[in-house]
Amino acid sequence: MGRAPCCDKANVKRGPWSPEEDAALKTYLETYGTGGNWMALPGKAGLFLSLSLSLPSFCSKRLSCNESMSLYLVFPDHQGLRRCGKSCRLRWLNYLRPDIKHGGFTEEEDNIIFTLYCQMGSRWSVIASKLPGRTDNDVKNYWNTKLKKKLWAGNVSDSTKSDQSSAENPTLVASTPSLHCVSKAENHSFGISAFQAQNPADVGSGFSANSHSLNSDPIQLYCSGFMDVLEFGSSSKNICIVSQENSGFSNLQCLPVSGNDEVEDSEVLEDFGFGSPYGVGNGLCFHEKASEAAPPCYPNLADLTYADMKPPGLDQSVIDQY
DNA sequence: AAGCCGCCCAACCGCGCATGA
DNA sequence: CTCATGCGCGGTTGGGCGGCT
Repeated sequence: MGRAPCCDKANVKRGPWSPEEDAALKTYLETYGTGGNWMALPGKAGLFLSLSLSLPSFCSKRLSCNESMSLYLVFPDHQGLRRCGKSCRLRWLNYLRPDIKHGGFTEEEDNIIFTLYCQMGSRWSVIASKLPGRTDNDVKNYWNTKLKKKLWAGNVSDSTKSDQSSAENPTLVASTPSLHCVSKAENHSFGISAFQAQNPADVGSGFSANSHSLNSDPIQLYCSGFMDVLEFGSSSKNICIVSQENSGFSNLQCLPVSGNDEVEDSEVLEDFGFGSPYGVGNGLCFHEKASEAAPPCYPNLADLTYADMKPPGLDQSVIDQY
């Protein structure tokens, strides 16, 4: 059995807001605030604005959404906000608030969004809270329509190169055109960034997805690629290397190393886990600048260190940096 | 000029959590 | 403690608009 709807859909208006409705909502909210009860707001706002009723005791009364709507039955001439309280809240938060910025995301904002997405995934409200004037809806839409594509464009160009690498070393390379794991013995010259697991036990054992389940989302590939692909040995330190050849972030190396940092022959790391877009292993310590692994369209990531990147669980102090 | 197509974004939907009775 | 209700969030939808043929 599903949850009952918050209000009677038949009695509320839906769809785009008219300028009159916007004005009514804005005027009411700027005058009285929400009163801590969005559900009661439409009916109250309508009475205050259309009928010029202002009763202090009524103002503080909590009403359900349907009670709020029933005010329209009591006052049939009332032409105020015949809207669901939830809809009013959304309209105010996403559009009418005075401090809202619309459109025109800056590159700096791009970087912040990208970085925070890597840290915490689609926590749009948290990401938006770090971007003054931006709403979660704005950020979400921007990500889905522009930013993702922007990054994808940077990734695709390098895929053929990776394919070639795969062909050269079929036993060591996972079956993905854009990411692969190789042993250090390949001796490639990468512009690399590396991170180490301080304690392999901290990393957890949940990184077991299959290469055939690779997510085509370039962001997930990028963000989770150097986090989820590893299977850490029980005694060795491990390094994952993300290369940045030319325009892409296509090559990923994962190699466990011995305690004295001497590289050993590594096992093939072909168990790729891209289930989580933000599956940063707990306890990972990032040493290098994120920019070294970042797609070139995000040069300002240089300002953000891997040490800033935290797993879900969300250390608030990290989020607060932005 | 008209029709089609794809993109963008405002708005909706439903779920999980918090809170109060 | 339980239940009902509201809030907040993330995912999804669909209408409008601009570009292309």
